[in-house]
Amino acid sequence: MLPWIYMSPNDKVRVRFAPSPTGHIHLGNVRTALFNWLFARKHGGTFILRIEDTDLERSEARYETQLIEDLKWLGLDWDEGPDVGGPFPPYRQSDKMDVYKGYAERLIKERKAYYCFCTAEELERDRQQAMAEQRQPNYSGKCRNIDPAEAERRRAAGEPAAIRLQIPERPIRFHDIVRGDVEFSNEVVSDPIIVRSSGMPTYNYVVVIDDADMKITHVIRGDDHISNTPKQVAVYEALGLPVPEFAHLSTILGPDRERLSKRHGATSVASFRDMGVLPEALMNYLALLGWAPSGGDREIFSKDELIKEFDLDRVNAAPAVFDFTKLYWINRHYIKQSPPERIHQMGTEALQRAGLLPASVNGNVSGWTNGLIDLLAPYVDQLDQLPEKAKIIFNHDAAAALALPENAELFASDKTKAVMQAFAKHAVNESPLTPERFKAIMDEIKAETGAKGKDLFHPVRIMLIGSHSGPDFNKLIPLIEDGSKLELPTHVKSVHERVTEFIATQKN
RNA sequence: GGCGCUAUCGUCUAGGGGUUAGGACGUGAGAUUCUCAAUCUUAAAACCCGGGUUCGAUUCCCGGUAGCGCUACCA
Repeated sequence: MLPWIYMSPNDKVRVRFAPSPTGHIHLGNVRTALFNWLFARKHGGTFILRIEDTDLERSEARYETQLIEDLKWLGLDWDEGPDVGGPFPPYRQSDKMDVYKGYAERLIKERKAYYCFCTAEELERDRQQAMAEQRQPNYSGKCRNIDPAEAERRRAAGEPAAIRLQIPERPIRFHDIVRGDVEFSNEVVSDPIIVRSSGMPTYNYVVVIDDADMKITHVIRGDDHISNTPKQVAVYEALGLPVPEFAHLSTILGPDRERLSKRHGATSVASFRDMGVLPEALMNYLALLGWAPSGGDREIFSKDELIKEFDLDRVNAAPAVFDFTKLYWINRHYIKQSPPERIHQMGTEALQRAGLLPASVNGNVSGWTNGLIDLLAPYVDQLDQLPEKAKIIFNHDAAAALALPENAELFASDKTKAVMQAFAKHAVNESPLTPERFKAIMDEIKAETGAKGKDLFHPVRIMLIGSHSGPDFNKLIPLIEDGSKLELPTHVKSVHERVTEFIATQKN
C-alpha cells in the first residue's frame, strides 16, 4: 500500500477557480471564486484561473471572455490564468490532452488501471438490475482481471476499451475543512473510468492532474463535487501525488429551497451589473452567504476587511437561501456611501439606456440630471430603477392621474376641488415657479380654502406628478421648471403646462 | 433504491453542557415629514422530532424525519 502524501500545511497557499465556459457565470460559481480569492489573499497565496473546457461541445470562447470580464468587474484578480500566463501552463484543459494520456499509460503499465471492454449497454443493464434489487449500482469488476497481454491483443484487434482506475480494497477518507473527516466505502466508489473508449479523459481524472500540476494546496469548490472526491483521492494516490486539502462549499438555493437557477430570476453576474448592483455590494452579500465573521454581528465589509476577516474554518456547511432583498439592502447602503460622481455617472447611463436622456449629456443637462438622480436615488435599491422613478418628471399624464381609483375619494371632496382651482389660478401666472413662491402660494390657498396638511398638499401633488406621494416640493419644483427649459428626447412639462393640462382634462 | 452532506427566528447567521439564545434583512408599531422613500426608536419572531450520556442538553452521541447533492464512457 502506498503511503499517503499530504500537503504540508506550511506550503504556500495555491488555490484555483476552474469554471467551464459553457454559459454566463452563475452566482454559486462566483461565490466559489470569491471564497478561493479571499482565502488566497488572506494567506498571501496564489489565486489561479483555469478554464475547464474538456467539454468541447458546450464550451465557447465568448463565454470565457465574458467570464473574465465578470470576475474583474466583481473585483477579483488572479495571479495565473489563461490571459496572464504563469509557471504551470497551460491554463486551459483543451491544450493538455497529451499530458493526460501520458499519465494514463503510466497507470496501465503500473497495473493501477486496466482496460475495460464492457459496452455501455452492458453497464447500463447491470446498473438497472442493481437498482431493481435495491443494491448500490457499482461496477462489477468484470474486466479487472483480464490479463494485460490479452487486453493488448483485444485492443489491437480493434475492440474499443475504456480505462478504469483500480480502487483499493479499503475505505477512502479525506479531510474537508468545512465538513471535517469524510469517509467513503470503496464499494461505493467502484472502479471509475478515467479515459473513455473514445480516448477522451474524464473530469474526475483530469482535474486531479491539473490540480497536481499546478501545485494546488486547497481545493475549494461546490459541494456537488463531494461524492466525486473519493474517486479523485484514489487518482492522487495511484499517481503518488500529494493530496490537497478540500473545502466543499454548500449549495446556494432559491427562495423555494431548490438549487438557485435561471428560474429564480437574475442569477448571473452580468444581470446584477445591468440592474445597477454595485460590485462591492454583490461581493459583500456573497461573502455573507455561508460565512460570518466571529461574533456574527457585522454585515458591511469592504474588500480589505473581508480579506482580513475571512477564513475557511468559519464557513458554514449548511445550504443557504439567496435573499435578493438583503442584497438590495446592502446595495442601497453602498449607493448611499458612494461618491456622488459615481452614482451620477451610473444613473445617467441608466437614464440614457431608457432613452430619457440624449446620448451625450453635458452642460446644463448634466447638472440637471445630477439633481434628478440625487432626488430619486433614495427611492431605489438598484440603479436601473431610476428611469421608472423618473416617470414623475418625464411622464406627466393628467388623464391617467384622474382615472386612478386611489385618487377617486380625494377628487370627490369639495375642499380638494377648491384647492386645485386655487392652485391653478395662482400658479398659472408664475413662470418659473420657485420654491419660495410655491410656499407663499400654498399659504394663501390655506387661508382661502381652510385646507391644511394632506388636504392641502395631496391635490397639488396629484396635479403635478399624478400621485399624492413623492419627493419634497422644494426639490421637485425647481427640477420640473429647470427641466422644462432643456432640450431632451422627452419634453419635461413645466408646472404651468402640468396645471393647465390637468384642469383642462378635468373639465372634460 | 443506495451513498454522502446538512438541520438555531420567514431568510442570512452568532453562540454554546447552566444565556433574558445575540446581530442583520424582511414584517408590525411609533417618531419625523404635506405625503411616500430614506432615517431613528421599538415589538413580534428560532434551537426539526425521539431516545441516550449528564445534576442539567438547543449544544455531545445514536436513531428518525426532511432538504440538498452524487449515484454516467457530463463537468
